[in-house]
Amino acid sequence: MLDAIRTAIAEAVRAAVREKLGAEVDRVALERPPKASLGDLASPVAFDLAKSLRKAPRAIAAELAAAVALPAGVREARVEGGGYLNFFLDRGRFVRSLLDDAPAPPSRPGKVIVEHTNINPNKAAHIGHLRNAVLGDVLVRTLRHLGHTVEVQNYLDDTGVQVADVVAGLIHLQGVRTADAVRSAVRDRRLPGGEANAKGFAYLCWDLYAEVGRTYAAKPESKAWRDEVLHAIERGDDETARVAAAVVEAVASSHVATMGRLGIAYDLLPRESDILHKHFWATAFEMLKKAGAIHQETEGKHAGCWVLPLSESEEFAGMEEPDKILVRSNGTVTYTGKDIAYQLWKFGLLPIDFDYTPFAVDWGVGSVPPGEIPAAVRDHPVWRSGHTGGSPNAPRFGHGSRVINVIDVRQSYLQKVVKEGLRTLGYPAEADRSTHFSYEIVALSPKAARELAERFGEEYRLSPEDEKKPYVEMSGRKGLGVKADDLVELLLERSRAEVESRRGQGEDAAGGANAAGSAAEDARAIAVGALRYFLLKVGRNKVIAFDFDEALNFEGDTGPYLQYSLVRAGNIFRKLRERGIGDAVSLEGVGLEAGDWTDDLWAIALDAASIPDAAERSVDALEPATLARHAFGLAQAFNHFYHRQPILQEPDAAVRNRRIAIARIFQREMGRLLELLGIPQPGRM
RNA sequence: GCGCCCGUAGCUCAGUCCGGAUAGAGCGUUAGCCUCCGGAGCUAAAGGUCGCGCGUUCGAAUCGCGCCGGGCGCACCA
Repeated sequence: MLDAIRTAIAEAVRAAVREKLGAEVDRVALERPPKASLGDLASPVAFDLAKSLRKAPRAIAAELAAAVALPAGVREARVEGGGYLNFFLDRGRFVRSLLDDAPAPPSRPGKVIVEHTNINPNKAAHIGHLRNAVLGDVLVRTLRHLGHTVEVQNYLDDTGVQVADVVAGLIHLQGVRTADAVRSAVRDRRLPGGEANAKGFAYLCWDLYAEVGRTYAAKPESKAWRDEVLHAIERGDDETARVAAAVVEAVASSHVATMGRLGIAYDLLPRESDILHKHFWATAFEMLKKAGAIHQETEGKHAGCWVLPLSESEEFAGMEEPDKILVRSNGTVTYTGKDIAYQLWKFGLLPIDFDYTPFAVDWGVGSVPPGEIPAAVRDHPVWRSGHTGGSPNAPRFGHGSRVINVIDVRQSYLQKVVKEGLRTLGYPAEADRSTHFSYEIVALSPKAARELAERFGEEYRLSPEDEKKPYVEMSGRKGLGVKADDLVELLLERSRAEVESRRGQGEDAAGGANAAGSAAEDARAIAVGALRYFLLKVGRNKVIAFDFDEALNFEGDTGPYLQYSLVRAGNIFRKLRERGIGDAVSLEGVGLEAGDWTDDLWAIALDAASIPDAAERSVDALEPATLARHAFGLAQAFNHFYHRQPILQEPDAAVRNRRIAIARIFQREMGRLLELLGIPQPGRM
């Protein structure tokens, strides 16, 4: 709608420039003027032409304003400022067309594979993992909204050192030596030697992992545990391997539940062990050798290694050591090698595939109450990879036409190597369609760490040198970080308290008997909304120095502010029905002249109409924050309108109906926007 | 050393891709607004060498070059 008008105006301006001035312009930029009184769309085209035509911008703009053929829906073209050519839309006509729901965008060919979350399955998730998952999830929602088919993968590194370390700790520090013993610990929420932790097994592992780190430092000989476990996992045939599998099963479930309570769902959990057992790497290795993409070094410090030369690539020019080792001199494959194989599989370039089995999520394994998982997530089937006996009913996974990997900025170099690996192998098109969605980390300010120590215990106390830094990285190894479920619970405490205090005072004031949803459900919606918006509102390249007060704030530029605006719109329609005025939207005979639509009303219509544009831009730039900011602006416009233009008290039916129309448009479009952001809508606030 | 990111109001950030109108929010501070769709809200005030310098341009927070400060990468770790 808005898009069509923009295109038409640009065309008209181009034509006017050609006919009236005999000049050509390649791109007609149309921006939003700073104030509504200056118009709806502004073109600075006269400035561009001023030099070549040797005329004042204002004079050029005046000529164009007189000459330009106004497209349908545009009321006027006028000169503003120092030479802007500004366009005023036909407000009545525009609003009327907005009331008709726009058709869903056509579905697009191909499949986008988005990989996100990817938490090592050896401990509870922290708030940095939350940023990854929320960014990935909004990208997925937006892509789907725009008509793309999307497959969400959450990769499980079940054979890495992190899992090995926790397994070593279970065996050597806790005496948990069998898979059955692991399952008992999962069920009892306690390890044999220790106290129970109501938050569950992943929380126990969080502490255990830190303890293993301390043990390695204190007793160097204990470091041999890791290699023993790694070898056992690799062979995959003894009890240690089964212990590891049981750990991964339980921790992965708790991660899915933690993300699930935030509305995040997955289609497939590919496991690194299956990449090994299914010989993905061996196959990719042969392909790389056959293509001459890699070679074995015979001398120098890399003697015996298979390396991927990258000195040819522009991206890596100037690097001291532009070769990447994929196979170590002892014959084992590096992480990068496995990642290249995985990436090849995602594009359907490997001649082999996983087996697939449904992943039975144990929703109650962690600290998430079952009722907190939204039905849409709980009902969403999750599959995992396997290497034997797959289900015949499994969907077709992989075979993506585009791949987006949501991974923090510290892995940029590795992601580049993977991409160049595809190119060198002879798949330049796939390399171009491999995208690293990079984002900055969530760190702890010294202040947040101090609060953490006060809230959760002295083991979070920073060292004196860390105290001096602007912020410190969270570290699973040190056990330093804010756990995701802990933060959600703090948010829930706050939102429950708010909801209760509000309901206590004036139960009938706004709620009414038919208000949808329970207080508990509303509190959950508010907590989730606050958390998601907190992680989404800043640009992805910005380090978030975590602050409890900020994260727990519900006022101002926050998720609850957005939710509140929508709840208010809902209240208006409910009251209209209650008072018998009716909430039907009708613009029959209400006056659609420009003057009838005040700037307050108009701002909402324009903002709502630009949501598709914001969605498109947020995907193109891989920047969900633009969508979040757009939502905030729209909510602000609505709250402004709400205070100045009452609906129920308005005696003039025509005026009232115009306001109702705007409120309806806001309700529908803001609802849609919050859906894209994954921010739930409370029934009442 | 090389590469990437960040630097805008006391604090946290938009705006930088694609140069344009008086650089905007939120928090905090100060002063107001509930007989009226619930104040998780609204109105207003104070608060800015857009890190610094040079350049390009009619015009620079935005583009280029050079600095300064901070963070992160550049493993036979993942």
